[in-house]
Amino acid sequence: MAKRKGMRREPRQARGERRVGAVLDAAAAVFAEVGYEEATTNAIARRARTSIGSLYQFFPNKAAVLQALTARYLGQLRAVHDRVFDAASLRLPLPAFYDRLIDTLAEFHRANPGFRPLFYGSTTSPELAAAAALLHQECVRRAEAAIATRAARLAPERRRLYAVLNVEVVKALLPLAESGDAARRARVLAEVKRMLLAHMTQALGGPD
Amino acid sequence: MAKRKGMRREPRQARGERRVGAVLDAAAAVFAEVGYEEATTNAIARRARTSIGSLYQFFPNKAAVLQALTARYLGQLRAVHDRVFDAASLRLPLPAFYDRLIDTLAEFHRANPGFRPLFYGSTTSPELAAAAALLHQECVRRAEAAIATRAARLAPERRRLYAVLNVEVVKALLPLAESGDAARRARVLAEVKRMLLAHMTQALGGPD
Amino acid sequence: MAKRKGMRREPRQARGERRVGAVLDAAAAVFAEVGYEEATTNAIARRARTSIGSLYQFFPNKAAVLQALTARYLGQLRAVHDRVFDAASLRLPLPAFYDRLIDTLAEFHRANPGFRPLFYGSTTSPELAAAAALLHQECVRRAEAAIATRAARLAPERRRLYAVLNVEVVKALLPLAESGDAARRARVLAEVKRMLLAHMTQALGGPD
Amino acid sequence: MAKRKGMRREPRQARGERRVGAVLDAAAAVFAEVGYEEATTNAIARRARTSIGSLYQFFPNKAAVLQALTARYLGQLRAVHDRVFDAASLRLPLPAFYDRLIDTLAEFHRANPGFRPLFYGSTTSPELAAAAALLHQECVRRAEAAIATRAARLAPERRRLYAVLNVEVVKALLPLAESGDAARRARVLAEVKRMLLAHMTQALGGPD
DNA sequence: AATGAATGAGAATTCATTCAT
DNA sequence: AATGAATGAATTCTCATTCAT
Repeated sequence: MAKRKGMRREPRQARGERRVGAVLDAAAAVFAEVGYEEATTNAIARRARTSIGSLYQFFPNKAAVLQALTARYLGQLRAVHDRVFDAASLRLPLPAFYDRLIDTLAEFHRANPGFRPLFYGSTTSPELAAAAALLHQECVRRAEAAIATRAARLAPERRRLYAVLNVEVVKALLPLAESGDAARRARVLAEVKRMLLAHMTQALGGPD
Repeated sequence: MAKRKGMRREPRQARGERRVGAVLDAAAAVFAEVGYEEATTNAIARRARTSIGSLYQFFPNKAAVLQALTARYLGQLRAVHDRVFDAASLRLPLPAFYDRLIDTLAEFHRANPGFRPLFYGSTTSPELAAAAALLHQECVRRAEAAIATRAARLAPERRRLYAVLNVEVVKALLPLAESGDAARRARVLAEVKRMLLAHMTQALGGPD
Repeated sequence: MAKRKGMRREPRQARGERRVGAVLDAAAAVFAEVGYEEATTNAIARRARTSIGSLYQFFPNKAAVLQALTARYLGQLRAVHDRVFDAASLRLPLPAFYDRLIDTLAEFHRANPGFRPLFYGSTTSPELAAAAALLHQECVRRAEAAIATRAARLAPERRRLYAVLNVEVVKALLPLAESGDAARRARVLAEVKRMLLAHMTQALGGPD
Repeated sequence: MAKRKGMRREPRQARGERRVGAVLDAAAAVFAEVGYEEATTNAIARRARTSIGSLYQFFPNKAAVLQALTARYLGQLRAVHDRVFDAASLRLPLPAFYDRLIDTLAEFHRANPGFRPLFYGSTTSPELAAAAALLHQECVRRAEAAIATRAARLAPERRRLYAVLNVEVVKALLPLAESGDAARRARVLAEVKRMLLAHMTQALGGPD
C-alpha cells in the first residue's frame, strides 16, 4: 500500500499497526486545527495518546507523517473518484453529472477536515506543497479524463485548461459551502453547479 | 491614516517615516518569499537594512508589521477599486465591465507579490486570518455595490452571495493566470471572464 | 571465564551462546566504525541480526557489552602475549626479540579493527576508560616482566617506567603503520624497532 | 584573524567580543572534562555564564565552536613553535635542541588542558578529526622543517617519516608526563628526550 | 526466549522580544 | 534613536532502556 512510503519501519505487530493509524488520525486533527507548519510532533503524539518516541519509531520526521497522511487521503480520494467518474456517471447528462459530482465532493470535503490543510497547503514548505500537488494532480487527471470522454475532439491543451479551471473553482468554493448552515450550503453548491455548467456548456460548444 | 494602526509611536521625523516604509517593503518581500509564519523579524530587519531594535521601535511585534502592511495594501487596493468601480465603468455593458475588471485586478495581483500571502493568508494564525479577512471584505463590499447597481431588485442576500462567489473565483484563478507565460495568462483570464459572465448573465437574467 | 563479567545470566543453551558471540562480533564492528560512544545498542542488535530485546536479555546495558567485548579481546591479547613472551623468545638477542614482538603486535592490531576503539579508548566515558586501562595493564605487565627477565637488577620503578614507555610508543605508532600501503607499513615498523632498540640499549646498558 | 572562520557574525560591540572569548574558554573547559562529542552546547553556555541563545548568536552550531577554539589554539601553538624553532635554536646541538623543544611543548601541553581533546581528537566525528588534523599538520610541518635544516641531504620522504614519528612519540608521551608528580614528569621527559635523541642520532647517521 | 513497540529525558537549534550601550 | 547582544521557551529528533505480546 502506498501509505507505507517514507515510513521508518513497517509495523510488525498489530499494536504498531494500530499506533500508526492513531498517529495519522491525530495528525489529521492537529493539521486541521493549526495547519501543518504550526503543528508540532509533540502535539500529534499527545493527541494520539502515545509518546513522542513512538511517533519517531514509525516516522523518521514530521514530513513523513504528512506524506503518510497524504497517501491515506489520496487513497480515499481515489475511491471517491472511482465512484463519481464511473462509466454510468460519465453517460449522465451534464447537469445530472455535475449535480452528483459536486455533491459527492462537497460531502467528502465536509467529512474530512484533516484533508483540507493538505489540499489547500500553502506553498511555503516544500513538503506541504508536494502533498498538495499530489492531491491536486489526482483531481485534475480525473477531470481531464471526464472531459475527454464528453468532448473527445477538444484539443488536449484546452481539455487540460478546463480540467484545471473546474478543479480550482470547486476547490475554491467548497470551503464557502461549509461557511454557514445547511441552507447556505445548498445555495452555494447550487451556484457552483450552475457556474460550471454554464461555463462548460459554452466552452464545449453548445448543450452536451 | 489607516496605516498607523498598531504602531508604537508616530515617527516625528522624515527619517522614521522612511524607515517604516523600508520595513514594510522588506516585510512584503520576505512574506512573498517564505510566507508570514515562516518570516522572521530579523530577516525583515536585515532586508530593510536596519537593526532588529529599530524595527521594534516602530512595531510592537511581528503581527503589527503584518497589520501595517495590510493597511498599506488595503489603501492601494481601494485606489484600484475606485478606478474600476467608478460610475463610468458601472455603466459599461457587462462583458466590457468584466474585461476591464479582471484585467485590472490581474495586473494588481501580478505587480504585487507581497500582496498575495496576505490575500491568500491561510487560516492558521489569527492575525493572518484577520489580514486576509480585511482585504477580502474590501473586495466583497465593492463587488456587492457593483451588483447592486446593475441588479437593483436582487435580494440583498443573493447580491451578497454573488459578490462572494465572484470574489472567490477571481481570487482562485488569478494565481493560475500567473502560472505560465503571457499566452497562458491570456487564456486563463479569458476563461475567467467567460465563466463569470456566463454565470452572472444567467443568474441576473434568468429566474432567481 | 572472564568474559562472563557483567552479563545478566549465563546462557544455558548453545543458541544463547551463539547469540552472545554474534552480539560481541556486531559490537566490535560497530565500535570500529563509529566508536563506542556513538554506537547505539539498536545498531549493534541490528548488525547481530537479533532484536534489541534479546541483546538486553544478555547484557544489562551498553557498558556490559563493552565489558564483555573487552574481556574477549583481553583473552586474545593474552594468548598473543603468551606466544611472544615465551621463554624462548625472552632468550633471543634484543634486536630479534623486538623484531618478533613488534611484527606480532602489528599483525594483531591489523587483524582486529574492533580492538582499536577499546585500546585507544578516549578518557571521556568512564566505562571506556576502564576497558582501555584493562588492556593497557595487560600490555604493561607483560612488558615489565620481559624487562625484568632481561635486566634483573633494574630498579622496579625504572622497569615499570620503561615498560610504560615501550607500550605507549608501540601503541602510538601502530596506527601509523596502518596508514598506508605495505611499504609504508614496513618502513614504519622498522623505525619503531630501531627507536625502541636504540633507547633500551642505551637505557639498560648505560648508566642508570 | 583565523579565529573568525565559521562564525555566524562578527561581534560589533565590545560586549560581544568578550562573550565570544568567554564561550571559547568555557568550551575549552567543557571539552577537557567530557570531550567534544559528549559536550553539550547548553553546558558550554552555562559555563560561560551566558544563555544558549547568545552562544548561537555567534556560532552557527557546535562544530563552529570547536573550529573557533581550534583556530585559537593553532595560533598559540604557532607562537610556541616560532619560539622553539627559531634560527638560534636550530643551530643548537641536537641534545640541547631536544631538551628545549620537549620542555617547551610539555609546558604548553600542561598549561592547556583544553588543547588536549582537540589534539588527541578521536576519529569518530569528522569535525573533531578535522580539528586534530589541523593541529597535527602544524606540528609535522615544523618538525619537517627542523629536520630539513639539520639534515639537508635526507630524502624528503624520510624527512617526512621522521617528522611524523617525532610528533607521534611526543604526542603519545606528553600525557604520560602529566600522570604523576613533578619527579615523574621529569623522569618521563628525560626518557622522551633520550629516546628521540638516540633514534634520530642513529637515523641521521651518526652524531650531529 | 524472542521480538519489537513504548517511553521520555535530553540534545541541538531557532526566533520573538527585551535591554544594554 | 539606533544598534545588536542577550534571553529562554519551544521545537525537532535521538537513543538507552523497559515492557507487552
